[in-house]
Amino acid sequence: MTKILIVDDHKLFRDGLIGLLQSKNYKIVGVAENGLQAVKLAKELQPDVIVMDISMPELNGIEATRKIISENPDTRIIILSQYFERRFILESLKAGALGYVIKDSSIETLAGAIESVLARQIFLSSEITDAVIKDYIHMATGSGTSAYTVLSGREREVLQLIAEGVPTKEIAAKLNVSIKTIETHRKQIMNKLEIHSIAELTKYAIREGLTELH
Amino acid sequence: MTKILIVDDHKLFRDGLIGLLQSKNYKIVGVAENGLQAVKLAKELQPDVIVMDISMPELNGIEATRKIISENPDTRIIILSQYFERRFILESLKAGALGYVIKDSSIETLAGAIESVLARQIFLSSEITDAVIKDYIHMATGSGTSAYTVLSGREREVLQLIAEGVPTKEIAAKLNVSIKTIETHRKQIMNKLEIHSIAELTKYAIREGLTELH
DNA sequence: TTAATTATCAGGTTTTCCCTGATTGCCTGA
DNA sequence: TCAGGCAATCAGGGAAAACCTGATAATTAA
Repeated sequence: MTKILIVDDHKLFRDGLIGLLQSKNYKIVGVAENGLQAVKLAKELQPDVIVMDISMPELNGIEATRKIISENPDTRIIILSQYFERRFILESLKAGALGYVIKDSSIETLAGAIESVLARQIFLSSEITDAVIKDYIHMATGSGTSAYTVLSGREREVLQLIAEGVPTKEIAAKLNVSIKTIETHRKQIMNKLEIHSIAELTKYAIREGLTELH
Repeated sequence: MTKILIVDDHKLFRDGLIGLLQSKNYKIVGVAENGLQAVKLAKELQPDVIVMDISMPELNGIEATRKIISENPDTRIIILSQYFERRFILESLKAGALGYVIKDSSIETLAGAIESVLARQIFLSSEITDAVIKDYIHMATGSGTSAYTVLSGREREVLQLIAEGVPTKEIAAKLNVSIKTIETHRKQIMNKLEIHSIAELTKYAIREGLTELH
């Protein structure tokens, strides 16, 4: 029977998951509530598969994955994530995770992920596959997708001002160019990021560290 | 058998919870993945207890609670929260929720909460009780200028959608009112908060927990 | 040395914003 | 009970901004 270690910082989620996985005939050999515990238990229990949340106190899922894989290269790790965060997907895979499943999935999807990784196959939630493919195409220089690789310097500058709530005409004045130029930059930024609202653009900028959440 | 409605935007969490609650002999009569659905299903299914996540797209758990209680005063609502989000506790109770349980609880705690609210007793996770007391004292001295004191319910609802990047006309369509109404709300929100850009409004909404940084 | 990208801009259309109102209904304090 | 305030809804119309379709140097990458 496949031995599984569950890592998540919310007990209610952990316990729910235990029930779901047991109903699929998996054996839960242990649970951890943060990355440090996960590293320790992975060594002690030698599970076949680790199902790990990404955001946790102490040590997050990605760093924990990195450590566990370096110590136990044979362990298969599936990252569970709340978000469709492209950046995290790449980082998870680079850290050595074989699966990346969003929390809004069915237990069947998760079971499918477990079977895949047991066969040493990478498994990604279908919802995020196209985002990954797009990134893959864009990855000519192989350094991932952040504001610093897809956007030009000028575009980042403009994005930051947009995300700070500066109106277009003031951005133009500040940068000594015409409003039309800023409009074009904004459009170009939106096209590149596939984001089409100021609100989402602002959130992106915060995540990328281009602006602060005051 | 006690009829329960589950509201959470993550399928894996919903399904895990269903298993746990069924094992405690509760009957799950429905599930919703956002606040709007919850309001609709609460009316249709008339559950005894609603177990509701706090942060969701479309309509968050607190606003949903407010609506549901105003339409079905007999429904008992338990708010599930990821963290010790203090400012949400009071708002949840004011909105009419009887229970407030953090996600890092055991199923026994949740079952205890359900039994409490069925008896019309307020239930709070023990972990947060002291935080509540502190807030209570703080509130008594009267200071707080949060989204929940200056903005009306409708305004918060509109603000959340704005901060999620939904364009004005779509907000109008979603809420079944005219564009002009949403424009007036937006203006009113901006006046009250003295914020005059979508970007800053988005940051405000994130800080106040009306939307997430996805 | 081509081809692609960057940074800049214009004209014209469409859409949204914004200002000034206005109505209805509810609640509250005098 | 009744005036006044607030909440929620909406309209007209001008100003402003966004959006679409181009375009052109200048730089950079292939």
